[in-house]
Amino acid sequence: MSATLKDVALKAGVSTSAVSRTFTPGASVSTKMRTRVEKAAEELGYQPNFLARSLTTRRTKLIGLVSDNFTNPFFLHVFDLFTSGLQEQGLRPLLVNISGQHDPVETAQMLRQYSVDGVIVASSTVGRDFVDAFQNVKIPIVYTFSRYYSSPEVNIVGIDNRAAGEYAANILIDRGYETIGFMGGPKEAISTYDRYLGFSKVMSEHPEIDFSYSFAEAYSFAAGRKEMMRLLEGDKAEAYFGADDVVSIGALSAIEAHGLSVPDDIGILGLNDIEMAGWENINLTTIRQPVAQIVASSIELMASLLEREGEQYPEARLLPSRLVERGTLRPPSDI
Amino acid sequence: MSATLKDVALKAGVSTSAVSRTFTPGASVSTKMRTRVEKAAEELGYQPNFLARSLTTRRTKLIGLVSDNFTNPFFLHVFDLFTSGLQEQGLRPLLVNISGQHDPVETAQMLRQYSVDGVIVASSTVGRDFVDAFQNVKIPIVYTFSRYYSSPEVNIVGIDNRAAGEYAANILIDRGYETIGFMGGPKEAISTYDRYLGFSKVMSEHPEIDFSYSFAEAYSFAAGRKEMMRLLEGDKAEAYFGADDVVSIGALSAIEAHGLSVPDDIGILGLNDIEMAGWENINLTTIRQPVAQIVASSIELMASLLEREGEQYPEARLLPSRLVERGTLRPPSDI
DNA sequence: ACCTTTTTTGCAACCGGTTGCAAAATAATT
DNA sequence: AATTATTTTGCAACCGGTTGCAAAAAAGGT
Repeated sequence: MSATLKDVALKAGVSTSAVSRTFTPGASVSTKMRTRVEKAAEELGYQPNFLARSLTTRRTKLIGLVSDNFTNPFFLHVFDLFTSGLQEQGLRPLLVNISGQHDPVETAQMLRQYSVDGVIVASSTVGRDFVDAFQNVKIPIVYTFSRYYSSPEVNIVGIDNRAAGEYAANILIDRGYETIGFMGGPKEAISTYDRYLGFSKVMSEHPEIDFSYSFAEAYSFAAGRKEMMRLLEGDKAEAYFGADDVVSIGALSAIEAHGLSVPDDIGILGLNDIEMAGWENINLTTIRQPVAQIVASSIELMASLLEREGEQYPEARLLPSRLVERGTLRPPSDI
Repeated sequence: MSATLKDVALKAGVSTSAVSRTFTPGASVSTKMRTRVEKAAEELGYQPNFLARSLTTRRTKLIGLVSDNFTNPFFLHVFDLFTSGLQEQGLRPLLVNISGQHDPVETAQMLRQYSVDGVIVASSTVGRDFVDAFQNVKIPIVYTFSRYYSSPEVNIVGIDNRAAGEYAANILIDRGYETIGFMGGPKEAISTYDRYLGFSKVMSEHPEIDFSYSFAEAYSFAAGRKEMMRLLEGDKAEAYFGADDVVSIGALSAIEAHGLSVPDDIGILGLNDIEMAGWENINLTTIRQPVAQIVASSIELMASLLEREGEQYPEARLLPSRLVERGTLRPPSDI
């Protein structure tokens, strides 16, 4: 097998501690010793074993990256940013897929068994039971792309979904739409729920507007399409807040299939601003989540948690979302 | 910190070996001992430390999952299947993102430092230098979604890209197209290159057909659109083999922007059959890669490599791809 | 009840490293 | 040159487990 500490020590004729110190940044070694050890290590192709080291240092640099969202292309981008960002910090993402039915407790135990230094949960739909299970094992956790308003004591990074819901509602009202619908993702999703909360609050302040709401079965194209198909059978609204881009794009397809045109016959407002929303054959007006910022901030927060050994109070970092004007909503009615 | 072997042994009043054995499947322990230990473990909330264990067993159950493709939604599906499939086998994917410029040697060393049991490379564009670097550290490797015809001694699972290129060419010829174009992904991509090889081979056997080819800059919507825009400025062909769905969908958008209709004015054939290809507003005729099979077979192959401790000769598992008829190609010309 | 065979258990060494502590070596001071 | 302060090094214990081996216990045979 590959060379170990002992092999190097033997070859260099020094103690194992010396070798260990050469590979430990900031340890006390003379330059003479260092070059000597390095030479032997070089010749043997020695690389310290990170996991053996972790036994004493109690740092594996492994970060559990757990998600249940492997269908929404938005999350591919999220994974891209997370993995490259973590790698830059010398951290290693252990990807955990909890879609399908997984036991929260088992997942938490698994992460403990692998001694991950921390856990980042990247999902807008992960259930409360997972939050609780993770809370029990004492590992630093950061939740992203989700938001419990009735928050347990956890770290959160993301947009303020409730505020985004309010923002969306005001946008549609400003455009002069008089019948407005909220078309959410799955009812169980926290993100959708919070967006609904904000949206309906504003609507309740505007009794003159005919407000309705419904939920797609999943954060997917097919579900969005299906739900919009259903809506178009009945009294359709003038505009819908799709609450997610993929769902909205599915809805657009349904509208097209009905021979209706956007934004003349019906307006659609998405949320996320995935790459596809900008494709010229889609051109979805949407509210952008600052994904890169959210991810960067999450990693930064995780790094500081690791530093301070969990001494820190949990915090919520909420970032602003903003409208990206494209072609699926009519312009603001000028007063 | 959390309970260790020793704590449990102490509490149960037995040796540490006994405790270790209760948690080692197939070890010799009496039922009396087992229940006694389990009770103590239960009370202390003990879970064996996987990494410490790996020190002696030489198995971490970590699998490096390395990819450089974080923009093509096709790969989100691939990651979904890989992560859940690996988890089912009790294996843990350490996700490594090598997009951006990463040093192959460093990446290989990193994987060795984390003592991964094996590496799965999921990418159609990963360079030969990575293949070589991984080859040097003695870790079982499986390459998926890629294919070197001038193959080094490595394990490969995927479709036969050259055969798929031939298949595509024959499909277009059967439809009676007389000017045909190959529009590949990036020139550097192995997959695109092999597809081109097969495609052009068939074309060279049909001198009556006006054959041309070009390459998009990346496996992305924007690149496909841009390339098709460029092609439409000149003497466009009657049909194109897009060599990737996302690229093809980009091309469709360019065609639409030019006011041309599909399949009447121009035919497009994709490859992959990503979910989006089936969306009713896209409806792309495409050649399907059997993704689920490829992933399952890769995992199975990896599992058997781990079993046999690398005694196995490298093998190539090539799976069949097949046409999915939709709306972007005209029907076969009946003779 | 006694001897033999089989199963269960504990001891102690080991996996590949790190680290507190004291001894040894080097540098600084007088 | 002798004394003191500082840096470097090795010893040995430890991180949390596993495992070969021999002793102890249990089971089987007569």
